[in-house]
Amino acid sequence: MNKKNTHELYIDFLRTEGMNITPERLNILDEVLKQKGHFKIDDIIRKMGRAEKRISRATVYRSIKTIDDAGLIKYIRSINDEKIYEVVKGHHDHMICKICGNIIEFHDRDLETLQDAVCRSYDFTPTRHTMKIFGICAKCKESDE
Amino acid sequence: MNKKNTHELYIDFLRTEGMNITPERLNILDEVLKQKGHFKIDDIIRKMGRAEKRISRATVYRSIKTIDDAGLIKYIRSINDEKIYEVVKGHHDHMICKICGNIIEFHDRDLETLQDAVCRSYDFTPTRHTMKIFGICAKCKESDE
DNA sequence: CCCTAATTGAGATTTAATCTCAATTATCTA
DNA sequence: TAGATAATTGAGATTAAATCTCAATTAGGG
Repeated sequence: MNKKNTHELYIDFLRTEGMNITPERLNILDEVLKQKGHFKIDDIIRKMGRAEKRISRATVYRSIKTIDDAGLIKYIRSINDEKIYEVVKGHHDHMICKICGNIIEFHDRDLETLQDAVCRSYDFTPTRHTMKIFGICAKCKESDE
Repeated sequence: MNKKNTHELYIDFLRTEGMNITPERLNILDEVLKQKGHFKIDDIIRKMGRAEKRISRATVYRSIKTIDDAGLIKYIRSINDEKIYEVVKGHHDHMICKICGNIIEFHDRDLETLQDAVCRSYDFTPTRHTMKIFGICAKCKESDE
């Protein structure tokens, strides 16, 4: 299963960076990987605060940062000062409905290819990107009249 | 000149929303429009705090929000909890160098066309979008060896 | 098993952003 | 144009996410 693999990636990252492998870090990663879709750091803080061996807020923030640095999660956007993250699975972009707030994930290979071409024309070497299209989703559009 | 027009857009927006036209709002808009490129709210707060008729922090935040709602500026990203905005002129996207932090503005018509097509396939009506490509710029790449 | 450096927890601190509310001001109406 | 009324402002208090502090604990190398 995918979790095993992500675990190893994380442990490799920690080793490479000369950081220790601690139960706190691994437990926080486990909790993060349990999140379906988008999550807030506070979700994790509350869960870890209740766990058998409770983990402090500061440690959660610190670990989330290393998980982010390792490229295993990514920041999506803030909704009134609450940062929304998601577990990185396959790469995809977002359409965000400004009426219902729903987030539609999509991926289009042609778009990616074209982006790379544009980057080349600027002599810019891309490593990752985010694209957010704001608008009105099909559901909200039909319930509008 | 463009400023006149933006002024009118803003005043129309305020009227439409049933808000009053106040000297504070107009002065803050003027200051915002003076910003070349990207700016932080704190830049505006400091300027207005020193102006002849000083304007409070709360009012700056409140006005910036209306200017944003009017679509005259847009939020780019946060750099350690400082939100970066920019005056909306022509639409463009960003390449952000993760070494020097430099932001390259670009625009590609084919990319926009393709985005619209993807939206249609999801029955999503786009109103605006942001695209940020992270990577390494030409300058940093050459000074890397 | 010991040593040293890294990490953790708990609470204090920081700071952008928001809120409160009395005083002021813009806009509408007659 | 004055007077009524609702919106707005200023100053400082408040909120809350994120970071920091530092003594106590723990991981990892030898």
